[in-house]
Amino acid sequence: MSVFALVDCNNFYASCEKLFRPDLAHAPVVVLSNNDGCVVARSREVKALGIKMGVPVFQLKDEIVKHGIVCFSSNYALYADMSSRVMNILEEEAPRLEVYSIDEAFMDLTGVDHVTDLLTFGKQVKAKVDKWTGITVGVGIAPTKTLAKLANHAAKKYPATGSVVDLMDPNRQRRLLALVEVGDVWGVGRRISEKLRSRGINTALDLANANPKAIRSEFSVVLERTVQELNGVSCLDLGCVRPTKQQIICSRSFGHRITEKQELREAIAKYTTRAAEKLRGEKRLCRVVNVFIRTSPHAKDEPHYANSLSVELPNPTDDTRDLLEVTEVLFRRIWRAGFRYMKAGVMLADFYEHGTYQQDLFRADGMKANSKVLMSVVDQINHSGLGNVFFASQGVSPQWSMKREHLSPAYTTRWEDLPVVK
DNA sequence: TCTGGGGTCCTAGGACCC
DNA sequence: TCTGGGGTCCTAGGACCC
Repeated sequence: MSVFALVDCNNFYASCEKLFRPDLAHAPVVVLSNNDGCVVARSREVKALGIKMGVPVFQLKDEIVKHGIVCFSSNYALYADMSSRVMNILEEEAPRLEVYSIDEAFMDLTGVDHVTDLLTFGKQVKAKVDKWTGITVGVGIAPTKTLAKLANHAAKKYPATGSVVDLMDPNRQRRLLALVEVGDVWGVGRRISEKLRSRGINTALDLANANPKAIRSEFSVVLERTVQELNGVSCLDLGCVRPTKQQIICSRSFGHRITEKQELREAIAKYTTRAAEKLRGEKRLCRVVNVFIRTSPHAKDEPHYANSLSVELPNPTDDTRDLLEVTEVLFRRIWRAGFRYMKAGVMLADFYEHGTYQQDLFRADGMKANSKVLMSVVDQINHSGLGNVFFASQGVSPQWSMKREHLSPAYTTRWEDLPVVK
């Protein structure tokens, strides 16, 4: 029988910020989304205050003052670095690991129970991550990924578990399932849980007891798999090797509304450049390029406009210059004056490996001269931390860039920001 | 005034083919 | 009255995840 463990970092972003601010060890801390828009992470103290995930920060003004909540802008360089430290430890502990998101991973523990008791093993992993990184994790162990998620959920919810739950025993599984609302099951979102409830399926146990075939015809093959997994039948295997991306999206909401064509144009150029970097990081070429722009869907009293346009290139490319030419044309075609734009983005899709695509018959080789060399030099300089090389169309000091008023230092990734112990 | 960003998978339906 | 059958490919959109 397979054995999966789900290891998940507690309040990850908030915990990362606290690590370097011992003075805030017991303070309520939130981390905000881009543009300091809404709450994306909450420390234990903030959760206890009943503040919900995703709340716009302007609605919390009073509570921030009242409870002395400390706000941080998101510092992805810090979180990504801490994440890789945690994942490296987990990788040493298990033969196979799937890094599922920045703060959680599935481990394959099949066979481990011949050597150690699973609960003991889970506690060892937790202790090691805690000692080496200062990040606390919860561990859920079960015969399927969906049950491992649920075990992890229980590990967090019930302090008596010591944050590690072994859910291999079927009787224990049933007892827990009866206590969990159906909407808390992995793969059951708001829409589906509403529909399930209208059919009298309220708990995870109700869902586990449903007829899989009926679920498939009324809902989907995805939910049918969930039913199987809740019954201990593993349908979802570990995705150890990161699948190559199918698409790359770069989009941001702006620090303030944009009305000038030139400003929006610069933003598009900037996103194009970032998307092209990601594409080269994947070692892929892309053939389809899409640009979109939109006004705020929340604004009640002003005209709305949203549009997007795609194009298929004659030859796949990863050259920033090619992509900039294309997104510029697409942008000009969807731009309309007289709106207050909130967001824009660039999407790349239809990827190819180098040398495996059909060349356009009428353009012997679309490649620009020295493309490969120039792009790799640009990427190297920009990754070195020494400075930035960029394309003129991005503008020199953009007004539209993100609002990040509460950004913490790059403690772990920039020499000048290294914390000093006095 | 102020509401994130980046992904995946699946399905239905239309276009098109013989 | 009555208007084929079976397939492929593509796209848009819905639902989910963190």
